[in-house]
Amino acid sequence: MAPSLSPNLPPEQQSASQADRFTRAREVQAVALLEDYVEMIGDLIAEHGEARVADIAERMGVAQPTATKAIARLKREGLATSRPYRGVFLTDDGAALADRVRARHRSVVALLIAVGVPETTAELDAEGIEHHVSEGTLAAFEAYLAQQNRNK
Amino acid sequence: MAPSLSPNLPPEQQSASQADRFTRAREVQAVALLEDYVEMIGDLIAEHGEARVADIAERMGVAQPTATKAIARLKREGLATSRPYRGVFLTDDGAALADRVRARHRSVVALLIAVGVPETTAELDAEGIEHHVSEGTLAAFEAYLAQQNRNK
DNA sequence: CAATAAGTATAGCGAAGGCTATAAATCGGC
DNA sequence: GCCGATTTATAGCCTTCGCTATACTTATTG
Ligand SMILES: [Mn+2]
Ligand SMILES: [Mn+2]
Ligand SMILES: [Mn+2]
Ligand SMILES: [Mn+2]
Repeated sequence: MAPSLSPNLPPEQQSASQADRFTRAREVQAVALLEDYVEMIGDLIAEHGEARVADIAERMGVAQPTATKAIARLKREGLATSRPYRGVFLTDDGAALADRVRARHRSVVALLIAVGVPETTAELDAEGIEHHVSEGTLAAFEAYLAQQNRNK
Repeated sequence: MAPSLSPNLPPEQQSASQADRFTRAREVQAVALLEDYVEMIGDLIAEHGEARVADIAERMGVAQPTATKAIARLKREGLATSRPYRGVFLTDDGAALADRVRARHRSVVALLIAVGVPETTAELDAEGIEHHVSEGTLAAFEAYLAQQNRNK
């Protein structure tokens, strides 16, 4: 059952209960790891033409079997393919997700810097923040950045 | 072993490796749940004078045994106390954490609204974002908000 | 004050996401 | 083409955080 939001209000004004907000944060968390892997695998393919398990593990900062298991989940969810002892590839869905995630990542970093966060800190915090930035928030970030560019 | 940052640079300019950033995001995640419970238990005590397991579970949007288990972890980590069939209480450490987390939560919501995110969306996204906002980012948020108040 | 209702704890399960140790496959150099 | 080095897979373990079902304790009410 979907979380019940306040009825009789236009969607923009519906306020979610505190439980709904926590539930949403948990759901986001469940896909955050997939997002990071997919974005990063896309980077590796762009840079090296391929994504090897060892490189994936190193970039994620995890042990190699941990990466192997995550890749198994990516395959299970239709985001990647791989054959034993060969590299990892993104499906069309995986590549599309990677592009969206990468764009959102960049917008989050840019917005943090725009409001005065030091660049290194922005890059550090963005890695976690990005996954919780909804479409609506992302749109607001981009509008803000566009406005700021106009005014400079 | 701590993540190795680039040496020979002043701290503000040290840029973490991608693996370091992912590792940090995972570490944040490990404490996010504790932060949410502690903040929310503080709210319940302030509102009702006590925090019962059933109310905690309801506000978190989880089953009652799930809340009981989380409370066990809070106790293990020295953030809360409780006696069987009695309410849950925060230790001094727990109460201090709750206050910090609550203040950060409010600043995150305020910043999102300040850059144009609709209020309901801001409240929804903040529940996840807040945990990844470091001290440095929080300071920048508060400076930005103070500046904006001055200019209005 | 006994019976019922409500609240809490416990048992037991599963999925995720970590890890180390080790087996198996592939790759490169000779 | 073989052999050692590298890479990948597999096995087995742990912790956290969900869940349901059920037992037990406390509170309420007739
Ligand atoms: Mn990320
Ligand atoms: Mn990212
Ligand atoms: Mn939160
Ligand atoms: Mn919060």
